[in-house]
Amino acid sequence: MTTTALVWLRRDLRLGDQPALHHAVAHHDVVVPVFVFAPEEEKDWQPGAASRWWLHHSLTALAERFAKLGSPLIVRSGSSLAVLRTLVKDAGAEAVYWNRLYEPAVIARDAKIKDALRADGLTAESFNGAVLFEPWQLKTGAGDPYRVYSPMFRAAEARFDEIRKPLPAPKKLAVPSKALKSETLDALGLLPTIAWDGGLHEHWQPGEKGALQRLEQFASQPIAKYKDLRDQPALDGAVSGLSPHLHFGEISPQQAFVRAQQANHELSGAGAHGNIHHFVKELFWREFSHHLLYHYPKTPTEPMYEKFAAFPWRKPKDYAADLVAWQKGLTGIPIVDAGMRQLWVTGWMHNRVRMIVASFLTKNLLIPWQEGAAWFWDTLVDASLPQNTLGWQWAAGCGADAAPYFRIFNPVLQGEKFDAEGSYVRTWVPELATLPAKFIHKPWEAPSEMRRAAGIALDSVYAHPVVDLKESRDRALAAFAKIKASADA
DNA sequence: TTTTGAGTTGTTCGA
DNA sequence: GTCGAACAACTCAAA
Repeated sequence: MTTTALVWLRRDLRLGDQPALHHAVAHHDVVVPVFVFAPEEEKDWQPGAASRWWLHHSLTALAERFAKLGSPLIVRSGSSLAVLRTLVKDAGAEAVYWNRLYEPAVIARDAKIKDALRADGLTAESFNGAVLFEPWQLKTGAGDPYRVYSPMFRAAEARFDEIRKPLPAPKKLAVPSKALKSETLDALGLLPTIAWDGGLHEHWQPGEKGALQRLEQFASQPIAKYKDLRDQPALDGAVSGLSPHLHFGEISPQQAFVRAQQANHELSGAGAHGNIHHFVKELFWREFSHHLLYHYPKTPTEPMYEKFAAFPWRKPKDYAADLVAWQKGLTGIPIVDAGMRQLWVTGWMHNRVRMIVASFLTKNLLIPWQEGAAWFWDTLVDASLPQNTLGWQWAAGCGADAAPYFRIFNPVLQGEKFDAEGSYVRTWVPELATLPAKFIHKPWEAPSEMRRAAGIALDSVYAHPVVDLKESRDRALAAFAKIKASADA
């Protein structure tokens, strides 16, 4: 008696270390991979334009892999439950398997679907395909979720031996006896209608192959200098670049973790182990964000610390123009503009620069962090609800383990410290390309002769940034003093 | 229960 | 130019 299972793919677009797929292949004769396009089921957090671009290409790559294995990827749009039920019937399946996700709306949907499928008399099971530890696995001594990173990491570190060893990819799949209809990927309408995606193509290779190549490239050498070089945005290869691949599950964190451990054995030299350890710690920031979102599901829109509800942000009509300047990379602060333009062109921004632009938006411009989160959500290829939420709340000072209020980045000093020669700025803000390094991060201080020689007009934003850094810093400190006062009252 | 030590990523000021 | 202290107070986690 032949048994058939559906594997419902979501953001686990890989064949290697794929727990749901692995389980299906182990227990059933025929395995049908399914992708259901139902963005409205993600409620307020439907994928943004950059994310949709990535999804299209990742699915294209995955479909090719499944076609070669023998069981083609079935793509459908519509309600997830309705599509799954139809396919169960058409394929004669008795089981549906998938890997878990952790966004609040998706958790609620998946729980309903699991109940409904089981009520239909089917086997329905979910697996851990996205995190090293489940959110409920790491708890404080009192049984609460961790709200501070360091003790969370220490607790995890004591349990590294529990981390799953990557599962092998299936070598072939039985050809289903009945051909099931699949929509074309083009029909999903994920690609932009106007061609703004050239920069994305140039910088990324979505799909499992691209993900594994990135991991291998990074872990073969650069990882040994990760801690030392990771903060310099001009150094392309110093960071892993794995974030979008991890987001779409083109590799698992387990694969990255194990590869880092292997590098720890293979690589030696000055501080290699400490550098590699730092990369592992970064993987656990990703974990931490997933755990926090699971336990604090309102944080994508609301500050984790409630007193921040009273924070005196500027009003939309007052900040609208500044927000647009920030989005377009026209603030007149070179490192900020470089970052925002890198984001626009490549769908990605170096982490150090993300902190700088976030500090600038929330503190110097006093614009609500939710505005920044929304822009990142639409433009990042690695837009991830847990990580975007943690990052912005951290930068704004209202989230877990947040920066103290007085830690307001000075974008000039940050630029001089982490982009000393200004090569990052020169790459992304070409109108400053010929300005000497001494003034590259503060063109408004350059002598007018020098500015003219560099071709910076007197009415340029680089002669007149949208805010004065010192005044806006004082304004932010005063704003923080206000919520302190109101909390005391 | 109370106490204690610690807490990603910084800046400014003044000696 | 360099260096240490101040910037606050609170929350968290564990002993």
